Amino acid sequence: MTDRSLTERERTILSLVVQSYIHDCSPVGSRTLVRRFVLDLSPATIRNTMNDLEEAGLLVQPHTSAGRIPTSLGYRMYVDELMAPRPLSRKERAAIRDAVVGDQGGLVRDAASVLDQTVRALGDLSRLLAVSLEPRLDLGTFEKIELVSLGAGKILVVLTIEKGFLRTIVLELEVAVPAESLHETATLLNERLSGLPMKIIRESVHERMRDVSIGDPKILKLIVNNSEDIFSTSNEDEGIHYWGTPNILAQPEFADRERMVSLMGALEKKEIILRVLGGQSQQDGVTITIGEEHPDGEIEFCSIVASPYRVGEVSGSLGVLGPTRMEYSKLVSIVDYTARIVSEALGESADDEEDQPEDDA
Amino acid sequence: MTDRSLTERERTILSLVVQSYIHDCSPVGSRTLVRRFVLDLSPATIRNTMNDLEEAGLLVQPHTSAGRIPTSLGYRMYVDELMAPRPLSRKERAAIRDAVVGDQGGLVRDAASVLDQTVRALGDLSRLLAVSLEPRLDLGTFEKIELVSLGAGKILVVLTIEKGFLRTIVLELEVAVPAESLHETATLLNERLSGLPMKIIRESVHERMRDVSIGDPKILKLIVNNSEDIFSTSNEDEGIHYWGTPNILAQPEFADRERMVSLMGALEKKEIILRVLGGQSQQDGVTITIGEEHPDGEIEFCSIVASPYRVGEVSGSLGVLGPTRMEYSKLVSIVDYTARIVSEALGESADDEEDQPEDDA
DNA sequence: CTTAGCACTCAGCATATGAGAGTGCTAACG
DNA sequence: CGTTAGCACTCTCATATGCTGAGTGCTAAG
Repeated sequence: MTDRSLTERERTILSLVVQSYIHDCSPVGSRTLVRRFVLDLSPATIRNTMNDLEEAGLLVQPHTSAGRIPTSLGYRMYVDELMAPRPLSRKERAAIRDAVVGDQGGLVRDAASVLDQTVRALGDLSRLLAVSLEPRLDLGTFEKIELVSLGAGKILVVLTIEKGFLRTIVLELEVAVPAESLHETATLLNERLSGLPMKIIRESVHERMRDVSIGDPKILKLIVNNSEDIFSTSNEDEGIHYWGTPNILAQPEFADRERMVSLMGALEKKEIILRVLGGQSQQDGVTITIGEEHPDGEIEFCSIVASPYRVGEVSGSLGVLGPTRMEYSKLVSIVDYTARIVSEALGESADDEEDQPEDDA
Repeated sequence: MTDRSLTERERTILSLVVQSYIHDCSPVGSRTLVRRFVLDLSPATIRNTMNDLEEAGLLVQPHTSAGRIPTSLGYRMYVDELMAPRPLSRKERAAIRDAVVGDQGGLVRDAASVLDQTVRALGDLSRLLAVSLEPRLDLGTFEKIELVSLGAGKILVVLTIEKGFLRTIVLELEVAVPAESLHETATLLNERLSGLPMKIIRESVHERMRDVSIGDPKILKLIVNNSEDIFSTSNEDEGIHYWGTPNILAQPEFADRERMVSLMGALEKKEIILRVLGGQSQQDGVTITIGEEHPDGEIEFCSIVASPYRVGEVSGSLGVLGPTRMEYSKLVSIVDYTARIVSEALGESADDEEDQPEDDA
C-alpha cells in the first residue's frame, strides 16, 4: 500500500504478470513466468518480487499457493504506466471505417443507424460488449424549428440542430390549426430561439416566449409546456446501442450465474451505462475505468474503455465493456480510432461542405 | 408414436406431469405424482400409464430410472387439449394496461415508445423474455407525403400512413431545391399514390411516376429510386424491442453456457425473432411454438407464445420467449390481453375520433 | 385391471487419495 | 547484498470409491 515508486524489475514483473493473466485467465506463478518469457532470473527471485508487489496491493493470490493475479490497482498501474498501446493493423482500421461509414446513396443515415453499425463492428472486433450513446444534443445550438400539420390536430415538430442533427416529435392538439398560423408560430420561435444551445432553451423558453402577439397561442403553450421533452436529447432514456452480449457472457469470469444475471440486468436497465458513458463524455480522449473503480457493484468485475465523439458542440460516447482481464493495449487503440471515425462520419453526413481531413494518429 | 387418442387416465397423468415439471423443473416420478396430487391409484399403476405415454412420444426419461419429463410433443398435447387458460387477475390487467397506455399530455408517443413500455411490462409480468416487433406498414395504406426542406440540399420526407402511423426519412441532393418545387412534387406524389397500400407503391412507383411534367425531376428520381427503403417498414432491420434477458438467463435450463451463449447470439442477430414473430403476424390470435417445432436449432429448447396486434391494415406482433417449460396457461392469457391493449393503444393514439370499446374477453 | 414386491439402475453426494503447482523461508553462494 | 537452491508446506483439481435415494420394469398375486 506504500506508494514508493516501483523498481525497474518490479515494473517488468508486474507487466508480465498482467499480460500473462490477460492471455490465459489463470493465476500466474513464478516458475511459469520465467519459462514463458525466458527470464534470466530464478523463480525464487521472481517470488520475492511478486511478494513485494502483493504487499503494494498490485497483485493478489486467489488462495494460498496459487499464482498471482492483478488487482484493479495492478491493472491501473499497468494501464497508466506500463503498457504500450498496440497500433491497429490496416485491416482493422478498414473494418471499422467500412462499418461506420457504410454507403448510403441519397438516403441519409441518421446518428442512430450509424451508431448501430458502429457497435456491431466494435463488438465483433473487440470480442467484447460494445456500447454507444447517441449524441447529447444539450450543448448543440438550435437552428430551426418547422411545424408540419399532419391533420386531425396533430403537428409534426421538426428541430434542426447544429451540424445537421435532427429531432422530430409529434404533438397533439384538440383542435386543428390552420397552416398559416403554424407557419407564423414557427417563424416566431425561430426568431427568438435560433442560435441558442438547446440546454439554454430548455431553461428559458418560458421567459423568452412570455409576451407574444402573433402565432397560435395554443401551440405555443403546448411547446413551451413540453419544452423539457422537445428540446432534449433523444427519446426517453433510449439511445443506447449494444452489441456483443454473447462475447461477454462467454468469458470465463461470468461462469458464475449470479454475476452474469446481475450484469445483464444492469445492462438492460441502462442506468449504469448511462452514468458511466454519459459522465465520461465531458472529458476528451479515451478513458479507462477498471473494476472496483466503478461506483456500481454490479460491474465491479468489469472494465470499460470509452471515448467521446464530437461533432461541433454536440457529443456522445462509445466504448467497450468486458471483464477487468481485457486487452487494454489493443482496446484503447480500437476505441480511439472508432470514436474518431464516428465523429468524422456524423460530421460529414451532417454538412458535406466542410471536409475534415483524415488524421491518422 | 401411434396416435390413437389417449384414455382419460392418460390425459390426466400427462397433464399432471406437465404441470408438476413446469413447477419444479425436476423429472417427475410415479410416487411423487401420487403424493403431490392425492391420486387414488398406486405408483405402479401410474408407472404403467407413464410407460404408455413414453411410447406415445409424449414423455421421456432423461436417464434410466429418473422421473419423466414432457417432450415437445407432450407439451403440444397439453397446450392443445389439456390446459385451461388461466384468466388474469384484475391487478395483472391493470399492470399491463397502465404500462402500455402510459400518459402523454400533448406529446404523442410513437409506436416504438409504446412497444418499449409494453415489453417491459410483459417481461416483468411473465418473468421471461418479452419481445415485440414494430408495426409492418406494408399493408397500411399510404395517406400523404410531405417534403420539408432542411437546407443544404437535405429534404425531410414525412410519410403519413393509415391510422396515424408516421415515417420520416432524410434524403440528400447535391443541389438545393426551391420550396415551391418541393411542394409541387409532394402534391404530385399525393395525387398519384394516396390511398394505395405501401407494398403496392413499392412495386409500382416506377410505372406510376413515369410520365410527369411538373415537380422537380431530381427529387422525384431520388424518391423513386429509393422507394424500396422509403415506402417500407421501419428503419433497417430495427424495430425489435426486448426485455427480460436476465429472467431467461436465470432459468435452470440455461445453466449450460453453450446454450446460453448461442441463444443470446440468436437474439442479438434478430433474424430468428424476425422470422418467428414476423411469420406469425399473418395469423390471428395467440400462437404457441414449442421447442423442436422451431426450424432453428438455437432455440430448440425454447417456446414462444406470440400474438399479432392490428391497427387497421397495419399489424405487428409481440410475445414472450422462454424455456419449453413455461406456464403456458398463464402466458396465453397475458400475451392475448397485451396484444389487445396494444392494438387499442396504437389505434387510439392514431386517431382519437373512433373510440374502440374495450372488450374484456 | 390393479397392486405389492423385488431386483436393478443411476445421479448425486461425500469422502479419500494422489498429483501438480505454487508458496515462503532459510541457508548457501558469488 | 542480491540471488539462488532446497525444502517443507498448502491448497486446488481430478479421480476413484462407496453409499443413498429416487425411480424404474417386471412378475405374480389380489
